[in-house]
Amino acid sequence: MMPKNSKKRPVRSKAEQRAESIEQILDAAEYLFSQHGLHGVTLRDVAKRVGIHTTLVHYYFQDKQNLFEKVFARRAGTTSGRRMAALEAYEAKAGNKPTVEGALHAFLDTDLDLYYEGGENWMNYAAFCARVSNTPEGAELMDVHFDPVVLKLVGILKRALPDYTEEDIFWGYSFVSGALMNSLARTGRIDRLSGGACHSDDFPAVKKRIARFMAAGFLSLKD
Amino acid sequence: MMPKNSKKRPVRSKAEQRAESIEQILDAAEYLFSQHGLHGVTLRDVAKRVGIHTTLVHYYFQDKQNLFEKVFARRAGTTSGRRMAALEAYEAKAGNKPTVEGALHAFLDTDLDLYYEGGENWMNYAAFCARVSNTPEGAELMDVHFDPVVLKLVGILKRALPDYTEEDIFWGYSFVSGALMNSLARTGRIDRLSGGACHSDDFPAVKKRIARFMAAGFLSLKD
DNA sequence: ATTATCTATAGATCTATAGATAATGC
DNA sequence: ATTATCTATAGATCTATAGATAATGC
Repeated sequence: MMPKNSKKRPVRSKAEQRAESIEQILDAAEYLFSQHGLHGVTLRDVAKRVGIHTTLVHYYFQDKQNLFEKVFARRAGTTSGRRMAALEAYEAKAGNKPTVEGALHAFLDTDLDLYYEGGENWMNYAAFCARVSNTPEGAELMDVHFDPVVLKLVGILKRALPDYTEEDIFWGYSFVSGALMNSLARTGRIDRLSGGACHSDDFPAVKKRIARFMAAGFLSLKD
Repeated sequence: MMPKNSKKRPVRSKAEQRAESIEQILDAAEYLFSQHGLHGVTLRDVAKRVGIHTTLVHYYFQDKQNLFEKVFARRAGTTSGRRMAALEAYEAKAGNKPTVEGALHAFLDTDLDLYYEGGENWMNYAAFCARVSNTPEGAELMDVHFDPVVLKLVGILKRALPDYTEEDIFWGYSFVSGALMNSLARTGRIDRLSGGACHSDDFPAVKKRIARFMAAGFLSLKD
């Protein structure tokens, strides 16, 4: 008779262990970076949150900057891809009569749904992106990961507003992006300011308003 | 005959020296914090930028957190006061028929003018506030310094939109604030995205569009 | 045999303070 | 006599690496 547990499949394969550790580190870093920024987080903080030793973070991610970029990159493809698909679907549906509001619904609502339905980790990623977006280095990461989908949106907006200048289109997008990022950041300021009438993490409330609001804004820029 | 320079008025009085050092430190810290955030700046960086010794920063500001808050506070009264005055002037002028766009022009244009006409230091302060605004601790500093003027704006918006809910008003303000902060941050993203059609530091271009854009957004939220 | 994880530690900062020096002020 | 500024330094981190140990894999 075989001794207990011998020759048994190990609980986790090495590949599984590796994948699990990496995900846990990324989750912890994502949350901490979203709260304190790149420089406000030490690798010890990250390791402590996971319950592992600091050197393991180095083992998997070499250095902090690289960890930061990996946090950004991990979910960027999903949000970018989803929005791209939504914009393409909208384009196909709208034919040669796209509207600003239609394009913004595809772009914004898709994103808000992803974060809200994705649970805590996705909400953290949203806050991470928001925090990063108005920093000089962060803005460059935005370029790398989000330019294609933003330019896709801009392309549709141009066709919806054929007599608009480039400047009007891009400043309008800048306002949209600022409003979105401010919502994703969930700082709690609106909760306090409104005396409890609004809640930072109420993304459905944002979704209900933002596309319509911004579309009306775009239309107002006509001459 | 008196020896050279004796009994002469010193070049700078102690009070002047003190005031000058404090201003220089605040200017340097303001710029550095705007670029790298609270944790991305060391007191040595600040001292080095001014050309003084690190300990002098401690001498005048005790610790980094206090320096950070002093940077925030130094110009907060001016921007808050100016906008408050502009809102009150608008209220007086508009009587019992205030409009959303009128209130937003008073609130936003006044602020943009202050930064743009104030030169480099004021532009740095704008970027500092923007960077700080979507962090949890930063949002609390916003509460302290800007709640009164924001609530003044909100009061006028409510009278301009008497049938709107609190939620619509505050979410609308949240979008306005996000768009403004994104503009103040001047990350350069819009420059690159637009292929040079727009420039981050072109506040006149923002001023030309933002109040009208946001006012139309507010009006679109009706039911 | 390879990979995941931990121990130990070097070297570089960083914050903050104590105490010395050099100016201004009455 | 007071205040502005600098010198020197303690103590606390932080990043990063070398090397040991403990698992899994063929």
